[in-house]
Amino acid sequence: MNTLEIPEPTVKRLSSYLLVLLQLQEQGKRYVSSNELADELFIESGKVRKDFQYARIKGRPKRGYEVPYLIQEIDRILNWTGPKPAIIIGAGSLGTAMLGYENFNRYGIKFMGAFDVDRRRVGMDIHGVKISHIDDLESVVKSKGIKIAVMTLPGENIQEITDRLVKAGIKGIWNFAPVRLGAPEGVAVVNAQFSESLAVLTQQVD
Amino acid sequence: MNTLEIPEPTVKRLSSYLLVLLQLQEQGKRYVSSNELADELFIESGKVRKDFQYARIKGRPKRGYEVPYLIQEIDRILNWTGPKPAIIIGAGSLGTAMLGYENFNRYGIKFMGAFDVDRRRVGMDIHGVKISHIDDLESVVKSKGIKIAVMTLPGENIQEITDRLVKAGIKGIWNFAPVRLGAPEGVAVVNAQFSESLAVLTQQVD
DNA sequence: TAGATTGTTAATCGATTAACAATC
DNA sequence: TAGATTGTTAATCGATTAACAATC
Repeated sequence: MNTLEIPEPTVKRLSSYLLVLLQLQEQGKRYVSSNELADELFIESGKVRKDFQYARIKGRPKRGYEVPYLIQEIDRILNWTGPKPAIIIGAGSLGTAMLGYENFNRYGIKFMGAFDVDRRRVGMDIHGVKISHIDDLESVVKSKGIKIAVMTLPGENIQEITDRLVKAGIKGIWNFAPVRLGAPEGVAVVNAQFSESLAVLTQQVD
Repeated sequence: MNTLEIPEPTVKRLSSYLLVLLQLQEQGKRYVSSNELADELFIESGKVRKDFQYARIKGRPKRGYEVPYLIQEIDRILNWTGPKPAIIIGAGSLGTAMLGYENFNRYGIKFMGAFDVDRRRVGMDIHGVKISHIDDLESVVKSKGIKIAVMTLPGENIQEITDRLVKAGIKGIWNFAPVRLGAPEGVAVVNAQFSESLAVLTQQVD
């Protein structure tokens, strides 16, 4: 019971608790109960306590959980203590939107570079980030020690680019391209296809 | 065993199979085996067959599954047979990116309207969709019989707008705002916070 | 036929839920 | 103390996996 192995659904909920906690902190709230958190997320309080058990987060009977401590622990578990440098591959409309999405700084990443195959976009500055050509990928990743890449290309060559990223030292890939990616052991891939998420919705409507 | 109840992970994978199948169809492939599909998605072939069992999709021993039939069945299950009218709430950078994301037509929805709180955006035309003020939400939803809404507002008032959407007749909400939403029985909500997805990645890196 | 592939059953695994003992 | 809330154990549920029988 030393290797902290947190279930994926729990990891996702931890991030959701954090968003609520940041609001509570602004309101100056010191303690929060599992019941209050549960209500915000439309889940049961037992699930909150179970999640905190997995995360080894402790509360106090009758008082609840201390807000600043909770925030600190969740940040630590998610590696959100300070934004880590990241790059984005594909500076189309989605990539552009992501470069302008300020919340990412709070979610542990900060874009230090963006790449595109289209030479017309190269040299442009989007929200303070310079667009480079995809050929310069390796040099930037290596020189800046970047570990996280976000894929916002429409498709095509995705697996080839992934292989290059991995070779250059990338350890985590967040993939929005409409193709599921694979990567070798030791490299984390989170596939975030809009199609999957939308399928769950449309399947239930009508 | 009449009420087709398909597990959510299976629904998500069905959409991923479809993306692969559309490519195979372009290549003129007639049949595909569970093994071939599994390899594309980095999963096991047994899982593919189990998914097809849930979906009541039939194949032929030794031949595999017929590609056009598979596409047709998955489209039917996901309600992707023809694009359904949808609206988008929040015409910021993410909303704009989504309005320009052409794949959605293939994923069962088509944006017929967009709304924003910022009056400076009202009247603008983004990728052929006119931006209306959020106050006109009800009239558009009701007059066009729209059932699906996508939330791309940065936060604030989200739950209030949700209640209005539901009252106006919306049956499915795809929520990108950094707040989990709840809705009454009969209204589907799919929460798609970037924070949750990203948390799974960053937790594993470093 | 032999062999490849589907289809299905049963075993396993892991997350959720229920219930209540422990604590302040 | 009484009562509220945490913390934990055990039961349940549901998805995945393994294995193999059925089929062409």
